Amino acid sequence: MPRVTEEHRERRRRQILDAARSCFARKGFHETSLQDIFKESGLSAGAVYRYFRSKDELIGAIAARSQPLVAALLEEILGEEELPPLDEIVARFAHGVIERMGPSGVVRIAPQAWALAMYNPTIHVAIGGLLGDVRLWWTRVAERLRDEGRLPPDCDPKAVAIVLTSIIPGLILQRLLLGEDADVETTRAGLHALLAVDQRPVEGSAL
Amino acid sequence: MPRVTEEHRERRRRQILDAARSCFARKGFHETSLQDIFKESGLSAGAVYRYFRSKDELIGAIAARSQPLVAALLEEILGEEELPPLDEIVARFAHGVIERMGPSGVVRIAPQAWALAMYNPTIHVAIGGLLGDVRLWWTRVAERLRDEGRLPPDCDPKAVAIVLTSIIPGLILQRLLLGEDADVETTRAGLHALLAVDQRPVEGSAL
Amino acid sequence: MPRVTEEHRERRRRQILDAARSCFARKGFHETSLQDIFKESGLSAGAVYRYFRSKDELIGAIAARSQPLVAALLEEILGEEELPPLDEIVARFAHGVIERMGPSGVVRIAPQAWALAMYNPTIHVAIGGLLGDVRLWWTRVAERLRDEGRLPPDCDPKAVAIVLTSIIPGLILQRLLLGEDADVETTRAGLHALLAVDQRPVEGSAL
Amino acid sequence: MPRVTEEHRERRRRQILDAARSCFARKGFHETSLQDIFKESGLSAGAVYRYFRSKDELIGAIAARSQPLVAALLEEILGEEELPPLDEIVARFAHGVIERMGPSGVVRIAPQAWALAMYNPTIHVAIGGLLGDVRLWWTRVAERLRDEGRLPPDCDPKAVAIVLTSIIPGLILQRLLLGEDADVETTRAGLHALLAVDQRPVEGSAL
DNA sequence: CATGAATGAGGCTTCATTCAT
DNA sequence: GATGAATGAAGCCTCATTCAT
Repeated sequence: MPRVTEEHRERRRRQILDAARSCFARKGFHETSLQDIFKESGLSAGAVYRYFRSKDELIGAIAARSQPLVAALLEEILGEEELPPLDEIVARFAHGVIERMGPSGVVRIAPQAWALAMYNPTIHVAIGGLLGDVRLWWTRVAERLRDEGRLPPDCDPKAVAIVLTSIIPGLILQRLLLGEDADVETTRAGLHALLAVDQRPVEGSAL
Repeated sequence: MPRVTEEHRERRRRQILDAARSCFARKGFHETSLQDIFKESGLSAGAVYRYFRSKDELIGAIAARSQPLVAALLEEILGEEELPPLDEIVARFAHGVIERMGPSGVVRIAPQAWALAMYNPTIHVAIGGLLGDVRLWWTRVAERLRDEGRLPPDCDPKAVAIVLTSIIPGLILQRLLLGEDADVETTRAGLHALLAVDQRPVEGSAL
Repeated sequence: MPRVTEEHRERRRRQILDAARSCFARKGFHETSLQDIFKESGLSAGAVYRYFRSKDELIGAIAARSQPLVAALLEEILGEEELPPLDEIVARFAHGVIERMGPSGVVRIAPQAWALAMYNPTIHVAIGGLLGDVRLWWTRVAERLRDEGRLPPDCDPKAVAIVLTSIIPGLILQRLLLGEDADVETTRAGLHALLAVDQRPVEGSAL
Repeated sequence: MPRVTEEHRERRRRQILDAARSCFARKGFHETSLQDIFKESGLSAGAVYRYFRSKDELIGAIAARSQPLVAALLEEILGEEELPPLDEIVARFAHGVIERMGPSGVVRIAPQAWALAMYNPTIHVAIGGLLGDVRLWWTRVAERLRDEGRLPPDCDPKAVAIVLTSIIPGLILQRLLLGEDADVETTRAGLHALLAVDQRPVEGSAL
């Protein structure tokens, strides 16, 4: 009985989270009422409240759910012995996010979560953690690149990571607001061109 | 009287918009009630409604306001004859956004606006336009870089622009969610290191 | 100067009342805001308030305005020596109300006023007075008809008046809700047929 | 459970409608706030909104409710084989409306509904339908009277119906605005006197 | 476990009215 | 006399949440 119950509970949780994610992707957090989620999930208010104590907790659970997905993705990308070229790494990451996580609506939810994270501690922890993990991962990548001599030996891996971490959110934003011109291949090509840039010496920054 | 009145109206508009921006930066769009804005602006409901017909219109006006600011910034950056190095351009842009627009709270509002733009047509136009302008500007920059031989002659300027356009939003996000480690100088340094990356040939992408 | 001023005041009053009547006929009392009337009249809030101390007073003034119109109409109808046939009297009354007062929108305002009269003392006085006058007039008509032998000598003129008083409001209602089938000629014909009705003796009412 | 629930829902609907009708009769549609209805019904805002989606819908439901009542009344009046005298028919109708429907407040609501019907499509349909039904019924009555030789063979039943349809609304109005002098018996007497009127020939209408 | 009716605080907005200019 | 910006109470309605069944 405990096993059955536990399975049942888990199935219910998923059922609710899927419904919520779908609503959130379609209408946004704030325009989605719990009534919408009740309807979408086919469950009653009481049932949903048995599994999640508030709307915030529901949002938090959805936000939290992408952490393992992203973690798995990151691990997978670096699974190989040798580090692929940087544009390839970014492309794989983008591909994972857009092609694999995208269809479930997570990508559409991302900007909602970023916005909410600024004022909601729970979401802040979830999203900040996710972004922090990604940046840490890029820092490790930068270190390896530096150690392999593919980045200047005196470079700051964290600084490099900050730039690289920017790309995926920026790409998501462009896809959602400007359309799907901003795709994985284009990003790779753009990055590839950039990495070959002729960095001419400058004698003094204007800043 | 007409002139005075017009000035007065304009002052009121600003007064309301400043109050709203301040509230939105502090609490976010959705947690800010109109009552908050009435209080912050020192005006009554009716007075605010004389200038803006709804909360949405107020948000839209604030979103629309950053377009000229950003346009001016972009124009200013490229004022000089010769194109500065790319990391310098990015740094100037980031500096303008963070140091000049930041204090008024616009930067904190940005993610709210990105999120809202996905479901609110008016905001979509405003924010999409802004982001589109920026990308177009980067496209022009990329063309010049290519023409000056600082990017590969066969590169796609738009692809480059997509990557470069990503950086500022990604940076904003990191600042807001992970803290001010992600600053202008670090970004410049990271980008500088990247642009010198040793792009080793790869015999086949995994994608 | 006093003369000029008085004329001016009177012109303003009319200007406001006409605008108000027009709005009320178009949208109803409650859906018409004072702002609507300011716009329609081309005057400012302050100007209107100089002439009428409240929306209610404005409505009251409009209601009061029809009293002399109706009084004149009634007097005119009975101007002749001999009383016309009853269906003719009703037809003239209906004609006066619908054709002469109708175009200004008064007829469309009537049901609004009836409704308001039930809860607003000022309007109650105005509309009740009007309806009472009409009924009193019909009572006089019934008395004359009885005295001329065209109604049974033992009939109650007031009872007759109550029935006759009903016809015009009922006609207005039908015109407004069911359309203009209910016109003056049809009413006259219907009444004419009824007045010739074969009143067969009944031995006991079911009431 | 289903049966119980359905009954429960129906009871709630009635509870709300009764409360609303009572408020509306007391204060009129516009002076009655939803808060008044919540208080009168003993329910909360949310509860009322579960059953009626807006104040308009509530008003519409009340308006719609009188249609079957009136229909039943009309059917009942003509239940017998032979047509009673016309004044008797009118008296029965008036009696039904005033004595049976009156106490619930419907009669006091009628003028409100007439006024609203002019600008509110839903109410227009409800009230227009009601009035149209009544007029149609009177048309049938007039046809029978004509066929029985109690109205001129060449008369227009619809014209007769228009006059007869006027009486009840006109009576309601007089009761509400001038007091209860205008009662069923007086109306019957007045009509009785009228139907015996000496319709003297006229050589030309003044219209 | 599940249901769904009920709660009620609080949000956005309107509009009659006032008053400094 | 006239203007029209400003006021602020009050209205309608939504929705996260609770709880009796």
